[in-house]
Amino acid sequence: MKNMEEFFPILLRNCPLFAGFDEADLRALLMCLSAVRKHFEKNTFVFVMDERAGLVGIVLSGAVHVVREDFWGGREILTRVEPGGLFGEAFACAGVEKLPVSAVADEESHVLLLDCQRFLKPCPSACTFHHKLIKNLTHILARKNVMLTQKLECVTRRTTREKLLCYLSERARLAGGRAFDIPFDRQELADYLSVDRSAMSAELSKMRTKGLLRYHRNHFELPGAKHEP
Amino acid sequence: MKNMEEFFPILLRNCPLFAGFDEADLRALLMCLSAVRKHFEKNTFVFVMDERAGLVGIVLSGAVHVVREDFWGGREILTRVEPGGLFGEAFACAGVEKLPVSAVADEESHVLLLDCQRFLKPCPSACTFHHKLIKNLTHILARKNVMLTQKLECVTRRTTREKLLCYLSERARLAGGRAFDIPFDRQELADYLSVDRSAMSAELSKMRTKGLLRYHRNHFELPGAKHEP
DNA sequence: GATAATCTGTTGTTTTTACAACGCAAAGGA
DNA sequence: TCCTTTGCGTTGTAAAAACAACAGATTATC
Repeated sequence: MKNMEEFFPILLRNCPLFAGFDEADLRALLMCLSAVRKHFEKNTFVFVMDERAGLVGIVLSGAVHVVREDFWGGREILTRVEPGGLFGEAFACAGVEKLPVSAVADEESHVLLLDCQRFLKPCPSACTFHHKLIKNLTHILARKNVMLTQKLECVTRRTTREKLLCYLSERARLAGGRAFDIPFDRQELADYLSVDRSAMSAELSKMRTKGLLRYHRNHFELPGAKHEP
Repeated sequence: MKNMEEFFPILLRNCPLFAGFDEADLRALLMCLSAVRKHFEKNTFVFVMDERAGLVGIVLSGAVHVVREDFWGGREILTRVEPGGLFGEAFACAGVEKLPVSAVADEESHVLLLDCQRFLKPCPSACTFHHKLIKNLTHILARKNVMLTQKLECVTRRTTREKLLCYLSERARLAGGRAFDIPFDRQELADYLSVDRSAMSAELSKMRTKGLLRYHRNHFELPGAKHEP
C-alpha cells in the first residue's frame, strides 16, 4: 500500500468505514487487509453485473456510478459515489452470487478495493483496528437497513396522503413533539415518497384545509390525536 | 444461562445467527455473551418504542409482534416473529437513540436477549465462535439490505406496469434467462409490489396482449430485447 | 367423483394520480 | 432597483389505480 498517503485525509474525514481512526491506525489496517488501490479510466467497469460479489469499493478520487441494467438493455444510475464514499458493501458482505448492479467510473478515478472476507476473519496479527473496523461496518449496514425500512414503509402506502402522513408522523416522533422541520424541499420530498411534486403540493393543501396538519415551508405541525366519538 | 438446553434445537436449526454452530459452540457462546433469557406474558412489551435500542431479541417459544404506533395512536403489525426468529438486530447494531417500533409478545413467550455491543467488542476469552457470530450477523444485515434495496427499487416505480417489469426483469436476471418461475401467487405479488391484485392481473393481461411477456400461473417468459428502428 | 375452497382473470365505476401549464412570491445577482 | 432564478401552490385534463362484484379454472377435501 505505497503511495496511499495522499488519500489519507479523504479516508479519515469522509469515509464512515474509518470513523474514529487516526493516520497510524489506517496505515496499519491497510497493510493488515492487503487493500488494493486501482486506477480506472472514464467509463470503465469497476464491478460488472452478474459477477460474484466479494469486494468493497471506496472512491479515492474521481467518481463512480452504480448502475443497473435491466433485461432489455436499459441502464439506470442508482447512485453516484464521490471521494470517501463506499459502494458494494452490502453485496460483498452478503456474498451474493450474482451482482445485481454494475459500477462504472464516471471520471478517471482511483478506487480502493477491500476483500470483505478479510474483514471478518480473525485478524492474524490481532490488530485492534480490526475490531473498530468491524464495528463501523456493522454500523453502516445496520443504519442503512433502518433507513431503507423507514422509506419502504412510507413508499408502500397506496395514496399520497398516506405516504405524507407516514413520513410526517415519523418525523414528529423523531422530533419528540408535534412541531418539527423536515430536511427536504418539496421536490425532494416528492422524490423520496416517489410521487408527483405538484400532486403532492395539492394534497398538502387539501390536508391543511381539512385540519390534518399545518405547515409553512419546511416547518410542519401535526394536531394531537382526535378522540372521535 | 442455565435451563437453556431445551431451546438449543430451535436455535441451532432455525436461527440464522447461529448458522454453522454446534451445541458445544452455542453453549460456550451464550456464556461468553452473558445472554439473558426472559419470559413475557401475552401482550406485554419486549421493547418499547422510543427507548434506546441496544438489544437483539431471539424468540425461543411463543411469538412476538413488531409493531409501529403512529402519531395518532394507530397500531400496525410490521412482522410476526416465531421461534428461532430474530428481531431488533438492525436497530441494535445501528444504536438508534429512539426505537421506531415496539415489540409485543403475542403469546406467552420466552425470548433470548443479547447485548449487541458485546458482539462487536474483542472477545475477552478469545473464543473462536465470536468470529463466526460476527460473520453471521453481518451476513444477516447485508442480505436484508440487499432485499430491501431490491424491493424499494420495484416499489418506487410509478405505475403497476413498471413495477411488474422491474420485478420480473430482476427475476429473469437471477434465473439467468428469459424463462423463470416466481415464488409468489398473485395476491402475494400484489402485496410485494403494493398494488391492487385485480388491477395487477388486468395489467398483466394487457402486457401479454401487447407481447411484453408470456405467462402461465407462476411461470413467466420475457421476450428478448426488441430493436426498434 | 362431487363439493367446497382458493386462485385467477374480467369488467365497470369511482377515486386518485400524473402531467402540463401557469401565477405568485421569495431569494439572489447585476 | 430590476431582472432572473427558484420554490411552491393552483388548476384542468388525461391516464391510471383502487375498488367491488363476478365468472371460470384449479386445487383440495370428503
